[in-house]
Amino acid sequence: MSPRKAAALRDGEGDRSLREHLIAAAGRLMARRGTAGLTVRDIAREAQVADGVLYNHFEGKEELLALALHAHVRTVERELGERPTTAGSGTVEDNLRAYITQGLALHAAILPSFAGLLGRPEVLVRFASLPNPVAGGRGLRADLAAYLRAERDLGRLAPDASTEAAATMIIGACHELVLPHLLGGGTATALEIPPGFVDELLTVVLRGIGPAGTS
Amino acid sequence: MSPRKAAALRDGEGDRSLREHLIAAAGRLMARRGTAGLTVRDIAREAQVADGVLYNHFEGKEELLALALHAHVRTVERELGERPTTAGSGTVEDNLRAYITQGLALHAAILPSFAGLLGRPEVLVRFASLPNPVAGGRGLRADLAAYLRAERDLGRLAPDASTEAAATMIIGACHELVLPHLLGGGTATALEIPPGFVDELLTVVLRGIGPAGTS
DNA sequence: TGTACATCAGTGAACGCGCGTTCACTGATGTAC
DNA sequence: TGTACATCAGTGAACGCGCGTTCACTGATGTAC
Repeated sequence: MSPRKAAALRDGEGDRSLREHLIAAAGRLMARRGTAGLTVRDIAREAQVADGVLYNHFEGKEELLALALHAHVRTVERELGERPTTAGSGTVEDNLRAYITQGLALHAAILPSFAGLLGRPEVLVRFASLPNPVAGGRGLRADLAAYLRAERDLGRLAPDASTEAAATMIIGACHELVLPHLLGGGTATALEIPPGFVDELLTVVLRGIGPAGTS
Repeated sequence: MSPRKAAALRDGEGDRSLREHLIAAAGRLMARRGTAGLTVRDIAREAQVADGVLYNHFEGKEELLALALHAHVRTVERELGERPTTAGSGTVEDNLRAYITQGLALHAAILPSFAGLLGRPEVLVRFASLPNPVAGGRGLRADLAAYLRAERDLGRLAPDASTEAAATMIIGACHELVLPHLLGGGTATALEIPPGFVDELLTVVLRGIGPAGTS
């Protein structure tokens, strides 16, 4: 009842299923060079496995890509570590700075993977049907909005602060800073944020939603 | 010295060169269904012209796509009409509202065209080498930043207002609002911004960079 | 004015390549006796 | 314990399609005489 085993799984690698092995391999490729021009043969070579074997475990390339994208995002998030989930601790400014740092790093790591897939709605629909892999299923923007709402309820932000709008602008700014990096010819240059720029963002936001009379 | 003429240009259509005719046809397709899965045959059919003729006028598909994308963006911008270029007129709030409205419309019209091209750095590099077709070559973000700086110098914004950061956040919010529309399965649903959301954005920004004691 | 020829952009069938996918075959493992 | 057979995931060559691109041919126009 346990027939031939893939060569790649025989030596070491433990007893991960070939299905997971393929997802991990595809995810690794996404992390390394994005999804542009990613072929099933590339994935099979990365996984050190025969070309056709993916069709024993997935409907086709689309399903594998959607699952690999999901796994990649989850991996990136795990590597980024903790976000300040508890409102009220530390200063709002520092907490927001952490959100921005995370947002920049997350998008910088993820966008190249989305880039090659934006032209394939089928994959995106599949991906969207999976639970959101960021912030426990809520997504970074929603997570930030919830955090801001909690801080407002604690009195550390203005009582009429537009938390949704602020969250959109902060995450949007992260996109805006990462996007040119993507448009300017791929993974060539490293992401460089002008020094002090994050502080400027924070100043605008905190004046915009902070308690009355804040700097 | 004037040999055979393309059938499509013979009846009507005036004397536009076939080169421009092809760019226009490709741009029309981009506007209609984005760049995902756009083939040279699609373009030839849209232009009512033989498959191979594009190679008499362009290096190849990449050059044509870059030029068509450029033309498409220029067309969209022309259709959107004027932006408030003169600081000091009207109210800052109304002017910013106009920028946001324009930003949303521009990105909604343009993003589907970029989507299918993000995985083709060669086209993006070519496009980037052309003059920026928005706001007289400055791009919308830079244009907004210049506008904010001018208003600040006129005393209608706080003297220490972080205009660059504010511009990034406003344009970023536009991206953030348009992006889900793209990720959620293409051109299916119309872009819908929650009512009052733009006003919330404006409130946060104006408190953040407005003159002391505003609103 | 009329006829023969040269030019060259336009035409579209054909080429070749790369891709996603299929399927006849392999061979390690479990079962029967 | 040892041998023959059945099972079925893995293998990778081969298939077929769609794409970007090429190129021998067409035919409208300009030129020569």
